[in-house]
Amino acid sequence: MLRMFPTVRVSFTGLTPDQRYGVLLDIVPVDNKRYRYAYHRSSWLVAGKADPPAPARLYIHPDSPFTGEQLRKQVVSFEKVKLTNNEQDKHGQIVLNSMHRYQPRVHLIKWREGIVPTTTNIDLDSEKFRTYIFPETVFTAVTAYQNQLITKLKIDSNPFAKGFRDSSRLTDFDRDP
Amino acid sequence: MLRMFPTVRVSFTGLTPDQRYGVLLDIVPVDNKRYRYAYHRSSWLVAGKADPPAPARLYIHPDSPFTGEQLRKQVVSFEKVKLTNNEQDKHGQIVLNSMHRYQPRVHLIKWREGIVPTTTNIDLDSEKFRTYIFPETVFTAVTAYQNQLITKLKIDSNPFAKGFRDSSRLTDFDRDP
DNA sequence: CCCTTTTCACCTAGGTGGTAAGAT
DNA sequence: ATCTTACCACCTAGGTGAAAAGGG
Repeated sequence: MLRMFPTVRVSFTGLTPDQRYGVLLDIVPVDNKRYRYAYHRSSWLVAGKADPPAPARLYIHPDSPFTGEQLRKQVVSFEKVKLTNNEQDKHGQIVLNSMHRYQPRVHLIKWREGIVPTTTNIDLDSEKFRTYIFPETVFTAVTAYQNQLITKLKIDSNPFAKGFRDSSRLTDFDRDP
Repeated sequence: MLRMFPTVRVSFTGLTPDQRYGVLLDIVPVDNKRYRYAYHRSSWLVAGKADPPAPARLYIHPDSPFTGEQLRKQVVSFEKVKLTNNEQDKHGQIVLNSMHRYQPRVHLIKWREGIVPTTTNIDLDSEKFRTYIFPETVFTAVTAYQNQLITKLKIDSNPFAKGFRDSSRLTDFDRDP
């Protein structure tokens, strides 16, 4: 039950100001492989065929619906989306397999009044959708960091990890009285 | 910018299971008077004419819309509604005058798809509404408690005031080493 | 004099990576 | 051997009344 960090953030231009839109996020497998990390060469290696994926869940940005006007002015930030490796998850979190590679996707839909979009009532192929994919957001899911640069990035950038930053990590011996 | 405590909590019966409803709260003046507290007799006294009230703001329960089915099963709790005495408030909080008496009201509406209810677009006299008033919830707004029983009720009941409960209020002298 | 605002220690609630223990 | 889970200290974020300071 972890948040996704860094956070997916998107902005939009060219929308109809008074149209209402939903902004959704899902995460799909990049390939059919499982990976392992080779420490001695600091790189990911293919380690076999993928485990069967859980059905992709749609995360509806909680501030949806947005008007086109709102989306022109503000960045939509998915900081609260939560990930889990628990296939039985009952909290609507996005279910991923550890040691597999994933692509986040952002979907923009025309808001259908009276229908709260869910994984089962949305037709992703409908023309009501636009799907945006940024290949630079591909990531490998893990239960423990394999790469110290990732750990450093998170500690340096995530406010909740402030306690692990260098200047806070003095030992008692290092501290002034 | 304070929460309302104790919290207004309501439950419903007899609704249409698949109809969607909004549950709203507002707070209206009980009378046209201002009050002061007489410590020596432990009671409120009329202290003149009321100050002009700010327009009553509607607080839409953030889990709205609910289905009739949901409202049959769960209690709706207004724990997050916030009160202020700042007439210029820009955060949509409910604006009250200190030392005045108020009646909370709960409104049930048929959810009109595509219209997020606000103070200005809702006609409180429309037949789409039902308004529920519980006279036992009348209260007097203050900036500082006038009555030690109120202070005790809040400290004993509000989880955030746990630090002021008797067993936690030992002095250093009373503590074990 | 009476009421309001500000600041504070002390809570709830929950997001961090480290570490040790557990699982396969 | 490799990956996962449970627990921990340490944070962010924000809700409490007490007490002191502010204001008309």
